[in-house]
Amino acid sequence: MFSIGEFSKLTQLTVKTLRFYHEQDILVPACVDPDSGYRYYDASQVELARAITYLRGLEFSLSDIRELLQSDGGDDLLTILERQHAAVKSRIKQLGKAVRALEQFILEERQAKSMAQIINDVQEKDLTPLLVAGIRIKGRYSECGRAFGQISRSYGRHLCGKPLLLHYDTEYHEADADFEACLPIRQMKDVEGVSVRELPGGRCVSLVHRGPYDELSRSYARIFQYLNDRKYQALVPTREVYLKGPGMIFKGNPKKYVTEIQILFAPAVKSDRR
Amino acid sequence: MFSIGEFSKLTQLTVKTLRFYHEQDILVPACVDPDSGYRYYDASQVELARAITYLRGLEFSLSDIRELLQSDGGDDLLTILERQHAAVKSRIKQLGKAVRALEQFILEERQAKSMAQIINDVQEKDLTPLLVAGIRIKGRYSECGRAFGQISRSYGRHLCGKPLLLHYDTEYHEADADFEACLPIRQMKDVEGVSVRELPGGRCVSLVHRGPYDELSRSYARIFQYLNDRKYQALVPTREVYLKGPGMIFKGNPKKYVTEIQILFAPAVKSDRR
DNA sequence: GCTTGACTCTCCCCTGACGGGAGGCCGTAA
DNA sequence: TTACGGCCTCCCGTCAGGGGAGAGTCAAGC
Repeated sequence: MFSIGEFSKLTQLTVKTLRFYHEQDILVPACVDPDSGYRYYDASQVELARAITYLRGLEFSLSDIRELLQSDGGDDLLTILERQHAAVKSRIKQLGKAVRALEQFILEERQAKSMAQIINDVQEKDLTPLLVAGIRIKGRYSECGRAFGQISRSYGRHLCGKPLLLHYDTEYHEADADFEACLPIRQMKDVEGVSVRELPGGRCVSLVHRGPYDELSRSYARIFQYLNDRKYQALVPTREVYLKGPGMIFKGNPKKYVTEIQILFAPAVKSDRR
Repeated sequence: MFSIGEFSKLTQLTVKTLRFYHEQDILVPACVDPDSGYRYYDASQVELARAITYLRGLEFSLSDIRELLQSDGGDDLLTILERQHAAVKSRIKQLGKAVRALEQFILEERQAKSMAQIINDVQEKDLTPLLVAGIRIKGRYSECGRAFGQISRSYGRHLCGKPLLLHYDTEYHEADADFEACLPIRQMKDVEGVSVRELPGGRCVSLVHRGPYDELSRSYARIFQYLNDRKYQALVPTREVYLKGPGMIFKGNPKKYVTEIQILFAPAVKSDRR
């Protein structure tokens, strides 16, 4: 006979757990001193405790375990096993989805972070063509949130990149701007009111802007300065890629927003043909 | 502004959940009528609710979500995401182990069940060689439980079949029986006090016995009758395979025990050579 | 203005599988 | 005699809500 403490060491179950299993009629001590209330377990119960631990490892609930231990190993055993198997598998499936979504999320965050660390200067680079779903709006910029929301609801898991805005205006308009909210997608799929197409690639100048959106004009000034110096001719629409901003989920801190301005250009006209 | 019921329909969150989120400072209504205590939500909170639902789908706890929503999307965001990713993955791994164990368990139960349904008569069949780990005992049969326990603890996941007993006696011994408890294993592995070897295959007579062990003698009588009728010569050790019995986990009901008696034999001497 | 029915409020208890701790009993060693 | 260790019961807390009681509120129909 073992006291509860000794039995606890033998079975790796805590004293609390043993008392709880007693209360739940799952592992009843072989004898209980009627005076002191002390629980005493015998050797055969070590095996039983091991079985319970094993079944807990199979993710059975205590009430299932009670049922299993009292069952005579008949047909119901197989039924219970299969039910449990299905339940655990579906839970795994659910968690698997979460893991994949988390991985995607982490990937994007890492990208945004590495983007945010690169140089803070005007650069030339080549853009590859990009398949996007877009909604064109004439009005206020504040309406773009609604457009991004609509696209992301329509395309869900087909989304594959950071949101961007195409600006068709050549000057700044407050109330009557002409712009298009776009999200990169993996697959063609037609949705009412959404334009799906491939944005052209090509040579562009790019500047990564760090800070709130109302300071964007400074970065625009720098990038146009660069274009003018080289007599490059900016093509509309210009693009703003929101590497880090108020996403679907987090508002974030405007000081930490990271936006990339991309302007495709035609090379200088006169001497570039050689 | 939406009442809590309307907002509940918009967000697919129950009223109870919304009140709970309010209490937890996770989704605070835009305004609360100071007289009636009624909660009123505005349109922007639909997005927030959607974000919370999404994060719940990623298996974040509510306190993590509160932290995430209040964070400014800085470095800690990536840390929290990675922590969560690791946690969910390890949970999946754990559940995966449970699923595999359950599958093995179900397989064995199915086998036992189909075995139990086949004919209840003496049969001849061929046995294939079988790798086993065994402990030989001279004493009482009641000691075999301990031996099975020891083997299964030593070989754990290498086990791959039903327990069996080899009887080296040619008559029945009560107190001084000579027998060996064996468990089929997948892999050679030496353990002190355990004999690992391949049991030979060959032609045998087999009889499936249904019922408690103290009725085994009736089945033995039938199988030896069969052997004698054909002048087959029984080889020792004879085998008892416990298709369904008091396992590591369930005691089960002795009336439902299923045991297969296997006796390898040498064919009759005189006429069988043709 | 009144009633009715639908809606909402707060408050309390319930889940599962324990963990933490308070306060008390018992036996033994210093 | 006191201290200590082991054991007991009882109560509360976890997490993310669910269920229900009893009371107050809102809007529509009469």
